[in-house]
Amino acid sequence: MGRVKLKIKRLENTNGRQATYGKRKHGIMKKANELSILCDIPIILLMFSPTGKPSLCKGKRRYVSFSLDCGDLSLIFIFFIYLFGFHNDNHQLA
Amino acid sequence: MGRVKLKIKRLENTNGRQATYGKRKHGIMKKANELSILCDIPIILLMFSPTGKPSLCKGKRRYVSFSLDCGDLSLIFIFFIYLFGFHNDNHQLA
DNA sequence: GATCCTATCCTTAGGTC
DNA sequence: CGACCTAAGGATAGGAT
Repeated sequence: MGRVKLKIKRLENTNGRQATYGKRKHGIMKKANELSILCDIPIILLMFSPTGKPSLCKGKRRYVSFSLDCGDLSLIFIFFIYLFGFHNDNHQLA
Repeated sequence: MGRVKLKIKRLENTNGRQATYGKRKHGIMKKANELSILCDIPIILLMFSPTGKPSLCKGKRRYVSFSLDCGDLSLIFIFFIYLFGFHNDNHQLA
């Protein structure tokens, strides 16, 4: 997309990495929100910028109803996520 | 996109929700992987299907170097994520 | 990093298996 | 849920602010 097709490999130019990060971060967060709303599902997206700045995106739906499987590590995962109750709404942390 | 533009609100049709989930899940996971590689950053994406099936997507980069901020909850977040060391590589859990 | 702009490539709704 | 197909709306590279 865009003017030129990018090869999916590490962008060696530092400025290019940061510029692309800013654009794609916006895009993927939008996708996460849309998916959460359209399908009415919980979703969590955490990423770090090339400079280390964290961004967190939560879907609108907070609770999950799924078949209990004690071996499923994602249970622990989602548990901690909501235990600590991030309050930001799809904005950057700190 | 697609043949018709969707309004971003809960799809009331159950089959529609599941079909859209399958398609968009594929798309957002691809985006997450591309972003991780292009910008060389850690990224975590967790979501649940409308039926409750969890999917986890991790970027290729595992470690973060960022300015330490003890008040940043995401530190705890990323800590647990890697402490439990999910082994799947962008495939569905369970 | 955020925002604006445009050309160009990409994702995806709807339908079928 | 996944895969395949097509038309049409969406995301985004590059450049500038």
